[in-house]
Amino acid sequence: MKIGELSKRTGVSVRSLRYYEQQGLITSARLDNGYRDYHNLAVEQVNTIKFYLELGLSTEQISGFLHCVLKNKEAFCKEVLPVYKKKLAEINEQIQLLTRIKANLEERIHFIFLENPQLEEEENDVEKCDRC
Amino acid sequence: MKIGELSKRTGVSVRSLRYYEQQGLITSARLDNGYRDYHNLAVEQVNTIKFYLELGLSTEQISGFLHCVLKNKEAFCKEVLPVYKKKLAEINEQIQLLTRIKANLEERIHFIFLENPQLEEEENDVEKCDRC
DNA sequence: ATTGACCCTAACATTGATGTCAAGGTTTAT
DNA sequence: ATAAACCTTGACATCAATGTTAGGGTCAAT
Repeated sequence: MKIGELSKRTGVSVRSLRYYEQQGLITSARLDNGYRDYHNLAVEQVNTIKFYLELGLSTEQISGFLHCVLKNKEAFCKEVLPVYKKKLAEINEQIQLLTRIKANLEERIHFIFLENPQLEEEENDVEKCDRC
Repeated sequence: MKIGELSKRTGVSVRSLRYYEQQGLITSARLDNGYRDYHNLAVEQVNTIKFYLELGLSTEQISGFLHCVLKNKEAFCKEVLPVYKKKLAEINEQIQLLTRIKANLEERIHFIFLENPQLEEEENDVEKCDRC
């Protein structure tokens, strides 16, 4: 199949498919006219890439184990675990930071309401307010 | 004071101070030789900017209420609340997304250990392991 | 033979705060 | 007078995946 069809079947833009190829995540044969020609398997491969990208991994990280996970069960690819652990640590850090900021914001918002009693009710859904 | 001193006193790089000025967050007088000349108050202003940046707000958002909060208590600046609410909503979304990814990662890591019993103990702190 | 729907490569744009470098002027101390 | 330590503006680089555009080839149907 050509790139347009692969794009439609996976929901990944043509631009991104070419990028994945450039990053070494997928390969393609070429037709006589220079068009890329993909196996049926490419659909699954691209969906796999999509999955790992949604997990927040970079194309570089994915390229480190993609070859293995396409052939084996993920659990049997030793390259996967360290990447997962690293990502998990990053995410925990980010959640911590966001949680701290969130608490700070909430506290400040709370304080604004304390100092502005007239704001109290405006918080509620406007739809429910007859006088608005 | 000149920009180098302001930088030292606030811990904000000279580059960033110029950027803040370009974004309209601070102003400076000029000496005869063209050097920027700051009030003592600038130290507090820059620290205020730093604080809001650490809260995750953009310079554009900060510029929307900085003028007010420098003169009044934050709670009395009506421009602040909507920005805080927007930021809070964004943060909640981010935390949700990260939490979902985290659960996914943890599940997959867990599964890898299930499938690789020999990895079990390597999880612990290497320092504590006599045989390592 | 022309139109429309494909495909190709290459390159620039996006986002936002900051780093860094270039090329040059000023000041201060020696 | 010279070196060191300041200051100036302007511009390019960063990060990463993706969008977009330009300029051009291919193919199918009319």
